[in-house]
Amino acid sequence: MARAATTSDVFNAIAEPQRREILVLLRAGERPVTELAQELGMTQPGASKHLRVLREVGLVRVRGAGKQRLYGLDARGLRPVHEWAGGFERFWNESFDRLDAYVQDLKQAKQEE
Amino acid sequence: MARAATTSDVFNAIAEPQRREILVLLRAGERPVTELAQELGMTQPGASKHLRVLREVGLVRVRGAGKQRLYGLDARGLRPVHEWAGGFERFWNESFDRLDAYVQDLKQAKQEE
DNA sequence: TTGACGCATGCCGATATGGGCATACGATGG
DNA sequence: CCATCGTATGCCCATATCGGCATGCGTCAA
Repeated sequence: MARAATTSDVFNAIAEPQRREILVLLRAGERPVTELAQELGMTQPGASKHLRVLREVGLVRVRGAGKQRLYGLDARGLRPVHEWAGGFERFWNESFDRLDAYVQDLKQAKQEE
Repeated sequence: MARAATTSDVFNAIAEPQRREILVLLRAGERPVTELAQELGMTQPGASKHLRVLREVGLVRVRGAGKQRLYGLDARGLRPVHEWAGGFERFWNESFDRLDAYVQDLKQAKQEE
């Protein structure tokens, strides 16, 4: 078994830096493929492929506008991600009682790995 | 070029469902590898490998406790994820003026793809 | 109809992944 | 010093990824 299909999971979809960039760009409004490709310095087929993935996980929507296809953001799928990460908020705000112990331990003990 | 190395990026590290589960489990406190493996129904080597990845992106810390190695959460690395996703909050709360248009468009136009 | 434009796909190659298995490694106990 | 327990690693396989390139397909203009 190789890595899970990127196409079935939002977490996987946004694991790709370029796809994250696409999403960010789309916050400014819809755009045709070619424009996205240019702005991100990738080839048109490259952009199309990433957009396909984003489309399949529902983070992006397409709208045919004549010869063009305008891609637009649908960020709702990012909410679960935000919430999941948020579930750890108290752990990074905490004084890290135990964590501090780890750190000290690591410092005085011989380096881990 | 294949997919970016999972080991260099938190987004990639948490793209794996099992790794996400490990993080969640660790919220309850430190645990030795074997215990994690059991609780998640995976083999010990499997757990070790996932923990390695999590360690390399700094989401987890190890502490040698005698014969055992206790893994503990260090959620600080999840903050960027939370913030990144949060950057889209207004888009999923918004009434989606333009998005609504897309949706209607999609419905009446022949199915996309 | 034909051509041009915009985009999606197919195919190939190099690479990295995750899982299974066996085994090497480090620390503890006798 | 040796056996044992708890883990980490190495190796192999099947698979999926991303990128590049060429090409197919749909829409619009002449």
